[in-house]
Amino acid sequence: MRPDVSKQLITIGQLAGYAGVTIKAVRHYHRVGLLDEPVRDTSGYRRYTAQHAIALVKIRTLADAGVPLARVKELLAADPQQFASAVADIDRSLRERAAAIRRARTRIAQLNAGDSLFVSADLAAYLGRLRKIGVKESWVATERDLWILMQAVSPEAAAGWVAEKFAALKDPEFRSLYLAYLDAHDWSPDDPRLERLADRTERWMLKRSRRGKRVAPATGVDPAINQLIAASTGSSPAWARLSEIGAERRTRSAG
Amino acid sequence: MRPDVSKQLITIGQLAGYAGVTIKAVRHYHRVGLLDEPVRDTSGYRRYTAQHAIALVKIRTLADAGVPLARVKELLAADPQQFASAVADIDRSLRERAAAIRRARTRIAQLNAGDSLFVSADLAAYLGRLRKIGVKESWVATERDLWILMQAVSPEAAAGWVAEKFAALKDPEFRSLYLAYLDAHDWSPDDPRLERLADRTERWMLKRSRRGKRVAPATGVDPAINQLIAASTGSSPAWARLSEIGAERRTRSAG
DNA sequence: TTGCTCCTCACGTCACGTGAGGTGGC
DNA sequence: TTGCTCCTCACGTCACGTGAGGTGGC
Repeated sequence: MRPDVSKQLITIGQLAGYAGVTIKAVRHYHRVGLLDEPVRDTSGYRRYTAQHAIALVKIRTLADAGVPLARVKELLAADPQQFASAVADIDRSLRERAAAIRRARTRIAQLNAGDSLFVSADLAAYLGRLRKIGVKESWVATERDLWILMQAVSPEAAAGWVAEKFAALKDPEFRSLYLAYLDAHDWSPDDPRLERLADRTERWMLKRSRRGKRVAPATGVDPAINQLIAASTGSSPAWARLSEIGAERRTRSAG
Repeated sequence: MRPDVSKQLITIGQLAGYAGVTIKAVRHYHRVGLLDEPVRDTSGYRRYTAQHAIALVKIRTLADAGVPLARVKELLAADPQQFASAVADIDRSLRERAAAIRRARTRIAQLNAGDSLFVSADLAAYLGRLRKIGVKESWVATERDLWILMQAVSPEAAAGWVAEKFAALKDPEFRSLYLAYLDAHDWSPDDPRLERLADRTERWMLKRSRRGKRVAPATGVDPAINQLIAASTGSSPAWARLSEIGAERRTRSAG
């Protein structure tokens, strides 16, 4: 026979203090049926037993582990096997949360460090390469924006094209052509250099297609992508002219 | 001059997909003024730029690090110094959250393992000692409940008393007396063994007080504590009798 | 008497989610 | 025509917190 210590009671404040929670939280647990309502004293005050303290610590332990209160309620009524398997699940989710925190830490550390946070690792490497070969920062930013939109529209395709263009940059003639195109952006559409640039481009494309490689993303893949490309082309009279010259030559060679 | 790629727009679904959030979340960020409303197309659909994608990724990076959206809004408008110091704060809080997760993991692991979760480490050690010297499980549970209530009522005092009682258990005579008291709980109040137990108790207390040690928690410390002790005493006629005998002797020796 | 603890509503908050009812492009 | 994406309300959810207005023991 145990002496009836359980009839000796503590107040809601003492209970809350013991478990490290607020009084409001304790009352909330009563409302949702998580913690039994204790007896009341003559003033209407709740009076708790050690059993309540134990139950409350249990509730908080589960809640602190991220278990929703509705699930906590189920678990308090579960048999030992169910409970043990739930504990294993909870531990898994805690490990996952720890991993998410590690990821969050590396990401906030990148907030001050360029584009790497906003684009894929492959794209960041590609943009870095552009800077290295002397592309102006404003152009790099434009490429970044273009690729972000492509990635948003068609993630798999964009990833493939980044890889292709990254690889093409190893070819010195492609690098040279690429830089020349950027220069040409602000030329007049009558500039005679445009014809020579078109010639160089044609030669390079011929050589490349003989090696069985694609020159640019296949047209018709995604209308949104084509629009993006057209928008780039249309952003400069000189580029528009280059595009025309290219189309004319293709028509001639096909006809 | 940058070609105006920024006029090429993506839908809310594509934007959300790029940033890994839901469409509802994006609309929520518009409502609370976190993310600029973009232009609308002829159907009234929102059309986003790469800048929106970058802003959204930034928002999510901060939000995923546990920063409240109201604070995210402030940070997007903060100068670089404020921002950098905020990032340091955020990292600190993330480390703290990682520590909280580690604590949660050790605590849920204890859910299946006895009392250690519900009582202080000192008390758990004390209860373990009781089991070792042969105290019945039901009595150990009673002590645990009593100490939980004491701890709730007066944490510092309870911690001190546990330490004292733990130390006293090293004294073989105290251990023997303790076990005898538990036996005596169910004796008749007329049992002649009660007088002999009272004698032994008196001798032990005398010896102990000569060594300048306290015998029990000082009375009058906290009325709630005294109530707890009285409740234990009152839970058994034999214990009540022992308490009476003790009081009589003290009166005699004082008179 | 004063301060402290407790009581019960009712409503607020945070970050979205749910669902109704509807429109527009392929 | 059908399915898909998008639109705007309005209300719901989760785990409490805030605050009003009041009572009871030292």
